[in-house]
Amino acid sequence: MGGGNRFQEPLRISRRRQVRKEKEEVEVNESFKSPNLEAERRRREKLHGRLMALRSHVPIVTNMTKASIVEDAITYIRELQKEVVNLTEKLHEMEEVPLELHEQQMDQIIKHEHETIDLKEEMKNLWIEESVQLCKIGERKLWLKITTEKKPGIFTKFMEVMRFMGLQIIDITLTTSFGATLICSSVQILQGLCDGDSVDLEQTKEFLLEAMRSNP
Amino acid sequence: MGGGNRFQEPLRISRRRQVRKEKEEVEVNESFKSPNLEAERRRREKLHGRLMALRSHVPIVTNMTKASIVEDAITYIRELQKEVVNLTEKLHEMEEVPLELHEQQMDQIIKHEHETIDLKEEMKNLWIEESVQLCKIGERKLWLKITTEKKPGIFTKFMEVMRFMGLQIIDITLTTSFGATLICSSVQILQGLCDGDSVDLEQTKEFLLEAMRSNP
DNA sequence: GTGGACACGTGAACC
DNA sequence: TGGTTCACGTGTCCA
Repeated sequence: MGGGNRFQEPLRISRRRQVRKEKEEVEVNESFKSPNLEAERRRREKLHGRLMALRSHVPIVTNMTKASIVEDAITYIRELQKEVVNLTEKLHEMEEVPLELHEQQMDQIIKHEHETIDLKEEMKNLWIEESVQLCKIGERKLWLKITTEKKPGIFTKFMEVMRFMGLQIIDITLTTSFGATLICSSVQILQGLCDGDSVDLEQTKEFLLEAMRSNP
Repeated sequence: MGGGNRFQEPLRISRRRQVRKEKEEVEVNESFKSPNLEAERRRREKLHGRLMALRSHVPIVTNMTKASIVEDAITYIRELQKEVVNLTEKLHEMEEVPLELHEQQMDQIIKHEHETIDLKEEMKNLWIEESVQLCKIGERKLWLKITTEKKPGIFTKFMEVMRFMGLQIIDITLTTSFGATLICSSVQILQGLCDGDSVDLEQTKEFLLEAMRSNP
């Protein structure tokens, strides 16, 4: 009993399968059958099937052994988990950090901060308050942001002020939405506006505020 | 023989483990030992360990059965694969599709296309050719894009043309890089520029081209 | 011929 | 209690 195929002649079916057979002989020889013989057989086949299915889901399989299949599955799961974590991090960085990153970069770049900026805090009442913010982001470079009411000709007025102050636009973004206007821009200082102190920045800010407030 | 522990007295160690033991008795009784008995035992323990390790890597385990462990691992792997695909798609959408998406949206929005736009093809010589493109994206709305040499005052000139043509800026983006300037903007038609035909669009385009080409 | 891997049938433990 | 799962020792294949 036990020990599987002790009473069968050596038969070699292709690639070692179904070593069973001659069950009747065994029964005849010993006239004994375990009650859970078939159930056990089903159980084995089930586990075998599951293992094959697992193998089919793992891209790289070093060995066909059962242990190897499970091992490779483990390493594959760990790789997948790592990848998911990496991708999630990347996605989070891309979709929510722009503002924070901007802040951080700004914090590193800005040498003389003209006005404290908290973009996150400010987002709450971004479209409500009329404001002009200037930051010196280089020897002869400024970054500015303006939020104001949406009025026709307000952008032209902005350009006039820029021209008058001798500020050349490096890049600019203007967005109008819900009756409000947002302008972000980096500008190059063409003529001696910045002579070391920040008084001229204050002046520029006042000019811009005045221009934004005045009706066309 | 075979069939495992046929000759041991029933012993119940906690939670079904180490049913073995009394090996010496077996040896004495039968005076026979399979040469690969211990090796087989190690193999079993190894597989068992791997399965436990696999189980520890799968968050939800419905059953402690071997088959269940493998099954849950399979479903978990499929979930992870799905998640990786989803995240990768999302990431790709975010980081490279903006242009394509823009194109698609434009294709849907644009009713009368004034000039064929192939942003991808154009990216190759984006900063080389001087060009003005206009698209009618609404009853009284235009979308325009200008690439030109970087010259001081060119943006002011652009604004002058906009004002002259009676076009109000809805949103605008200006970028200067490597001696070139890119302007993208949506504008609202204030006065009767567009009277049904697109001749006035052509005229606007010519105005803009002329303004971009002329030296300040 | 040696060791690794497998399927087998079985007794026992757990529900 | 049956039904199910498990570990066991063995025979056999294959590298």
